[in-house]
Amino acid sequence: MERLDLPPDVVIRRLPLYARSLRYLQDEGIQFISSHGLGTRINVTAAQIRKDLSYFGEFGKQGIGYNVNKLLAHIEHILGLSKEWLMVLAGVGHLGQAIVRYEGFGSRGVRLVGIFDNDPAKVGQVIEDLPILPDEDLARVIHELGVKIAVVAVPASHAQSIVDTMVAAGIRAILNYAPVVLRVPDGICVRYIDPITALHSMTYYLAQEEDKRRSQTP
Amino acid sequence: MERLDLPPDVVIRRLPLYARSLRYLQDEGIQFISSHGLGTRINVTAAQIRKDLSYFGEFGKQGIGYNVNKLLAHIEHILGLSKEWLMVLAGVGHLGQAIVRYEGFGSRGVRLVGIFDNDPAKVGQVIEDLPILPDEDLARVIHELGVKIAVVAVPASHAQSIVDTMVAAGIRAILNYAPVVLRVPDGICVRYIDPITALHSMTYYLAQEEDKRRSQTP
DNA sequence: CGGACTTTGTGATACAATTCACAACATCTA
DNA sequence: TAGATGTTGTGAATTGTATCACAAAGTCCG
Repeated sequence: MERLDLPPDVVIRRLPLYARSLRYLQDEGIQFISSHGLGTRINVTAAQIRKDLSYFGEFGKQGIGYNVNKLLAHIEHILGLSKEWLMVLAGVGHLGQAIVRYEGFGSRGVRLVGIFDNDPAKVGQVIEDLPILPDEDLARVIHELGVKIAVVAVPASHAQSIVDTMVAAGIRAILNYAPVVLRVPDGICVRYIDPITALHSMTYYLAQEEDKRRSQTP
Repeated sequence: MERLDLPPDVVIRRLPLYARSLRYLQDEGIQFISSHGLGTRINVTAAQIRKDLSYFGEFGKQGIGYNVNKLLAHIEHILGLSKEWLMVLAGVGHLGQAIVRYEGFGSRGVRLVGIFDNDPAKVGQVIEDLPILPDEDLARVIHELGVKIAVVAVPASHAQSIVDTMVAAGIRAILNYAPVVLRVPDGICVRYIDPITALHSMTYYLAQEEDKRRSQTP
């Protein structure tokens, strides 16, 4: 139990997966799970799970495995999900509306407290109890409520400038749906949600299969 | 110019980012770009771009850089975007509808040709010229049209079973929005779009900042 | 033409992540 | 109690990825 070096980001990114799987186990009424059992559920090796967890402490019991409730509580605490983080959304188009309505948000650890759009026709409309506010109010709301997380669902052309505004107002973490790479100061955390890029990386393998198939049946 | 070993998946995942950035450069009317220039735009080192491209050939010119049009054409060809891949969508809730309406899909390399839902009240409705079909038709459509790509936007509880159906019918690549890890046979390519998991990995860093702040101002 | 710049492509090197393998411990059964 | 079985946590080994650094080649300019 040394824990000299801090956990790498790849490990941090896997923790939410472990947490989610543990919640499903909870729902199923399962009380104990081994690293192997958890691993087969999420396509991760048992050794990797144990190694990942070892960055944060010792949570298992030899011969038994992990207590589902306790391990979940530990991981949620590590991930900062014990508190509730406030979140704003910029861009209330089709995608933005789907995000607002997605019950997954707001459920665990994060709460959407403001939604913004620069289209005057949209401002004032209410979605899921949240009134759409104009972009002019964005910085003020972030600052006054101490919001740290922002979701960006504006068109690519507007993304960078709105992100600049957000960061200046105090945002520290950004979930970006716009198809652009954002430039942010050091220390600001950005994650990209990018279905097109994901699709285009899969077509590579489809094309490979086609090629192989064609060369086999001439 | 050896190219003995095939490109690792990390490289394949970066190619669409390069392609996208090159398209923006095209729009700006820029004809040549160096690895360094491209790198600063997408937060990747110049060496990494050159190394990545070297898996596929030599596309640059010393002293000049890369011809934007030509490099883009090369990358799109590598990614299999010269042809058009057919795609189906399962699950036409809020998220599914946002996906159907998102102009990003259908634009480059992929075309949505069928949308499916198991809710009888939705079946028959038309979204963007596509009628919602019942899940019973899913396998037939995939098989008859030779569809290789599927987007999964159904609830977590239905995801695995619909994926099983899809794979049995001939789907080879899956873009999964459901918050579950899918079990698929070897050779099936799966990518996850998972905003909650992304958010929960960011709250870790926010919590770290809070801790540090608190320990500094006692 | 020649020298100062620029940039690519790539072996070599350094760094990072994953997997292996096993001691230490826990439980169960008889 | 003892032997069989199962599981964790973790150094060590392995595998994978990113960076470095430089020869080779092109451009620019007076």
